[in-house]
Amino acid sequence: MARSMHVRRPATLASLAAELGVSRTTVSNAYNRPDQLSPELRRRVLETARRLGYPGPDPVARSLRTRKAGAVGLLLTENLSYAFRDPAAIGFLEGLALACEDAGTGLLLVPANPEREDVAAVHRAGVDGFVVYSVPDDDPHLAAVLERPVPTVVCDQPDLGNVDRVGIDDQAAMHALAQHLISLGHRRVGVVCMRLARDRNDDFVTPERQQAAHFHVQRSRLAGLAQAFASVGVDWATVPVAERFDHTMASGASAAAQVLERDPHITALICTSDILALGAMAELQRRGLRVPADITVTGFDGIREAEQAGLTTVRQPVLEKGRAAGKLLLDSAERTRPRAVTLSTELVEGTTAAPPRGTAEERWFGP
Amino acid sequence: MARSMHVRRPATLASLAAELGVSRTTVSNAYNRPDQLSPELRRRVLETARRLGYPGPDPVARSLRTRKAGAVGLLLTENLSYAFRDPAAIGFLEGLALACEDAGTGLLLVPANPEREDVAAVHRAGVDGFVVYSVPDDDPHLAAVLERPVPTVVCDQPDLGNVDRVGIDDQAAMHALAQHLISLGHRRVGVVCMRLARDRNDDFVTPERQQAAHFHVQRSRLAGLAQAFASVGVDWATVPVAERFDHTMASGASAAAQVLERDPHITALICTSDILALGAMAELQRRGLRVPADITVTGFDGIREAEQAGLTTVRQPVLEKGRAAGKLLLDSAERTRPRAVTLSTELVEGTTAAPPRGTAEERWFGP
DNA sequence: AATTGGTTCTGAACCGTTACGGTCACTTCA
DNA sequence: TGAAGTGACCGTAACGGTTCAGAACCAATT
Repeated sequence: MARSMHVRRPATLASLAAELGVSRTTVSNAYNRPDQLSPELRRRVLETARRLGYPGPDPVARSLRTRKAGAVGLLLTENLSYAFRDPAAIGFLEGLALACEDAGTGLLLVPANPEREDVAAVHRAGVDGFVVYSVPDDDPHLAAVLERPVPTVVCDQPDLGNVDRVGIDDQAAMHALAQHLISLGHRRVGVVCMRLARDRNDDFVTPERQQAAHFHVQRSRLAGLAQAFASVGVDWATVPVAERFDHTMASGASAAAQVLERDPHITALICTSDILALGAMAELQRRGLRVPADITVTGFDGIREAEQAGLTTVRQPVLEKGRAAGKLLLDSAERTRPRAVTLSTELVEGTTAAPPRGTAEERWFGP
Repeated sequence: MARSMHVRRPATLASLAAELGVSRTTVSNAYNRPDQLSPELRRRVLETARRLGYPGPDPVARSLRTRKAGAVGLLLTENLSYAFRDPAAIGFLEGLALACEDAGTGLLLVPANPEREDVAAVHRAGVDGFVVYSVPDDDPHLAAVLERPVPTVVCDQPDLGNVDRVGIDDQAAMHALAQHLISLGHRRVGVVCMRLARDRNDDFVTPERQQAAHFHVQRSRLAGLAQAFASVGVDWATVPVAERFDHTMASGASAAAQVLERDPHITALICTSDILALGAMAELQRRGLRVPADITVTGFDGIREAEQAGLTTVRQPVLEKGRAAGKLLLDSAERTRPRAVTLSTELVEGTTAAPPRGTAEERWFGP
């Protein structure tokens, strides 16, 4: 009588079966294998479900039994919200989302606060696999992911041995950009780069720190630069390289200022991302320096904003990167691991790079 | 002996307990309640776990038992990937992500293909709650979400009765914008709006379709316009309103063209989103029309690109909207449901709205 | 009449964990 | 010396499903 007055525990598959006088199997089949029971009974099951307010099989219980979560996890270096501020990250996300929806899979953004070492979120994530996007190679979250017994694809990471990987050849791409500048005549340059490790160092970077950088992407790009310029006789140790923890235009601006203060005579400012480059350009403009007449500026990524600004940069297929990562993860079939996808990049000759002052005339009268 | 030669089923909490000769409870406590067992035993447990390759408690099993998934689901109208293309949606996502990371909660993007009526993804999502962002009020995915026995917050939706809600007063905001145009002297206007229902109708919209629109946001904005203009004697039924299914600049351009073809004498083109407005402006420019000298254009949302273009529009706090939705969902404590948050908007007087041709002179010599 | 095949439904095992309410040995205190 | 308290650990019962090997039944075939 009064039993339904109280909290009334939510209906379950079992209670539904009891109500109907059938087995749990049958109710389960009503939802998952309609061909396994008579249409008539199925109708009764569904109707009774509606009457009892049974919302259908519990997804978590189902996942436990089937060992499928129907979702992949995404681990980012940054705060979750950062991903929606960086155009390159957004592009990656779009590509990954594309792959996910193709497969009908959910995409779980795992809240991994880089400040705290709290790895619990990685442990709590009910997913069938992970995509790890550009985290430092000593990140505890990455370690936690690799301990999980699920397939993983890393993106913009060094070769981890037996993990699938997606990325570009950052070193070669940056080397090509450097060659371009070198052929324009630049020898005295400054560099602005993103964070190289988990600790904040908004300052110049020693060559040691460059080589020991925990962010594979940044390390490779700097290595590409160093190699190219060293090969034309530039002593890389004397090149000012300013690091910034936060990836913002403001960082690019302040880093540019710092580099110029150290060496006002550089003819080119090489930035390891477009965002930093755009910030640097703003600072240069503020100082009354014309780009590229007075100084050359380059970026990396090929985001839309850079294109609009005519930035000379390296375009990388961020969307394709996300999609490739998703596909790799979801095509888990007959995998000959580890697999690696290296996407190609393209040097974009914008309007922010030109021969250094004075060189133009030389070329006028050249051979 | 040879037992470990074979597939070796992955270690579980139980097998670990057996190996150690302790109860499962104790192993569980080693992970979840370190104070419940001696440090010495805990050390042994963890060490044995490492030795056996036990990755820690299975998240899905844990979720089943604790009735907590540690994630919230996000349901969007569009393909998942679309969310990363629309600046307003990105802002919303950023805000939502912010709220999630504050709470240490994951964010699951649910793949709800609007084309197909496949609601399975909603059923499969292991989440503690849902945020529903701007879907048509008759969307089966929305219905599926509401059937799930988890808290839900809808965003940019009509009042659903007993569901938490976040939004703005679209009608009032658009009414204010209309008043602004009216005060400038505009009486003959055209409208470009986003999709009004789940079916594609890239054409003009009848007043009936406007009123029956399934997208609350669009319906409200059109209602605000209709009300404002009707109050100054404009027969709304004669106003050309062009609808576009896809929310792109290209849509805005083609819709603008369609409206102008219908009535070349309109003095203002009102768009229900900035994206559409930017597309419309591109089309107007292509036709050699100057904005605002020859024609006034307005948008809605207040995205960054609109600001750069000097668009006259209504700015709404998209990030705050996302954050509010997340907070509402996650502060499930002592809730006096249903709760509703209505955020405020701001009329942005850009440089794309001016008095209609000829009116300027009148004002020069005005009273 | 026995065999075969097909459909419909069932029983029991299993997925891996945590919540709950203990037990038990060992202090501590009066 | 007995009562009460404390720390460490355990047993059982869920949590809500899916799955697989049959059972029961009936019609058709041999």
